[in-house]
Amino acid sequence: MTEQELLRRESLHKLRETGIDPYPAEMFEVTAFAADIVANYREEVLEDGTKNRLNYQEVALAGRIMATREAGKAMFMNLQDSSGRIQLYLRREEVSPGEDTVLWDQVVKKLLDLGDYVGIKGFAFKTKTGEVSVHVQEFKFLSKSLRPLPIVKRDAEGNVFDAFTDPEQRYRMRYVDLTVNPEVREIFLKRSKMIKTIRAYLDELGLLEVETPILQPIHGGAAARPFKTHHNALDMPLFLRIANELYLKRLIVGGFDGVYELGKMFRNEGMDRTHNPEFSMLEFYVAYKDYFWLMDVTEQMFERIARALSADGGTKILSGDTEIEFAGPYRRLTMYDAIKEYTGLAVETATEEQLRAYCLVQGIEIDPTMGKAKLIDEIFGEKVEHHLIQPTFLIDYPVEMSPLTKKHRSKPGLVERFELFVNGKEVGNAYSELNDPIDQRERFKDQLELAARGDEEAMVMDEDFLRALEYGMPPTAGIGFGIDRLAMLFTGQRSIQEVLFFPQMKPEKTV
RNA sequence: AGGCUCGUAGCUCAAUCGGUGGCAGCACCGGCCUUUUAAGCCGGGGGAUGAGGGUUCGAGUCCCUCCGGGCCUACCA
Repeated sequence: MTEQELLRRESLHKLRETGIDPYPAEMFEVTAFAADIVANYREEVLEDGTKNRLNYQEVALAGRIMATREAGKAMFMNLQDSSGRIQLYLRREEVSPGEDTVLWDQVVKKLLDLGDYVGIKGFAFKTKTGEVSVHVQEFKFLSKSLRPLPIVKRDAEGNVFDAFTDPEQRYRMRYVDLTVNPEVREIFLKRSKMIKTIRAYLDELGLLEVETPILQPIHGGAAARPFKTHHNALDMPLFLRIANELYLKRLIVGGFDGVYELGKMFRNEGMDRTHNPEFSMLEFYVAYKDYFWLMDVTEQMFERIARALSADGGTKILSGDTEIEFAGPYRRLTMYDAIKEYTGLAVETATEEQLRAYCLVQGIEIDPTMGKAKLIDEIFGEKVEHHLIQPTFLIDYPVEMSPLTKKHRSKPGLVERFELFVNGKEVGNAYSELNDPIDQRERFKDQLELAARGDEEAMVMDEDFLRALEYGMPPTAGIGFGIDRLAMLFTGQRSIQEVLFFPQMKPEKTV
């Protein structure tokens, strides 16, 4: 244990000896929050110059002590609660009236440490420097902190001192990060608000929020390596879901007009700035709609999120150095037109060989198993994707890449699919869902062939899903959004770890 | 998985070419101060430099292995 930890444990014992319970059981009734008092405290100056305090004259606050400034027989502290910080003012003669000054000299000045939770009662006032503060009349320990917090300081100009910045420590001890870094807290508040906005919007559309299995006997609906586990009682393998698409469609078959699920997906793949092994997805499926309808809905949903999260209620969000306009309509660009625009290449009429030659010249990595559709996808990823900064619907993909998507109503060889790109990254993927069971079986067979050729991403046949389609699924539009990536986008973060409370990490040696 | 890079006190950081780890700031301990706010002033303590090995008269610094992090690449709808 470090010197400071030993001292705090000593303080703990002394508190108990003094008859103070450092961890009292009874509730402390909070009647006010720091930020509210700071924002709303009012006083008037009378004609004779004296001040009349108008509100917050009997308040009870609770939180952590984040700074103390002793000034002789008076003392200032900063109290941090869930709303923010406020200055406290204490005087010896009030804490320890009369001869017995133990409470002041020993308890408040010595045994109280930064990070301790306290409850205080008192009244709001303004100091002579004009800072709204609480004059403390009663003081109570609520919980003793036994480790020194890496408290971050800021001066009047906003300069930060002693920042707590080491990402490893911040992620491993997110509780500390959240305590000392208010901007981190702000990111997660925004994330929560974003999800709340999404739910409210989908509920308004009349969709039903549902839950589908996370443990699945067949991992379908996407192309990714799953986490595998084992059920003991049934003695069978189970997979953590990589997607929930096929289950949500089964619910559409079952007669729900619209369903959505917000939940975790699990993919046993590499980790980087935009990938965490478990991540959150929103998927929703609506009967009798098509992908054009989904584009309109997406625009409206994103505009709402932007209004909810932007500082001014507007539709623009600053992500890094780029201002992104979320008010619709967004540009709608076919995949072929997009490639033509950014490369001059006419992929529509090009042969597989010509595409292969182009990739070779451009230094785009390819391998012999790739068909035309895959080559187009590679060219797009390499040459186009990073240009799509403002929200753009990329529409109409080659059929080979989209085994669950309905064939295009008028363009042979394509499917009714779009992906939404913002800030150079894909954030959503949508289809007019394939509901022809015969076609779907053929597509699965094509996937099996791809798998046989060595494509590890190929989807597996799901006979029960086909059976469901054979019973009949209405025409349906469906879309999936990566919630974490949306959170990154709307909070301007570069790393997925900054929008996950507890990103995946290797274990520590010792704690 | 590969490449690069980082790991020094509770936090943020110094340490020349390999030459005794810093009166460093904050935090901590003792003292002073009845309106301070990165409070201030006086005094003080705190480190097996991520772990292990090697080279050297001498290693925080160079080499190797391991652990953990970051960035990039690969993988990944």
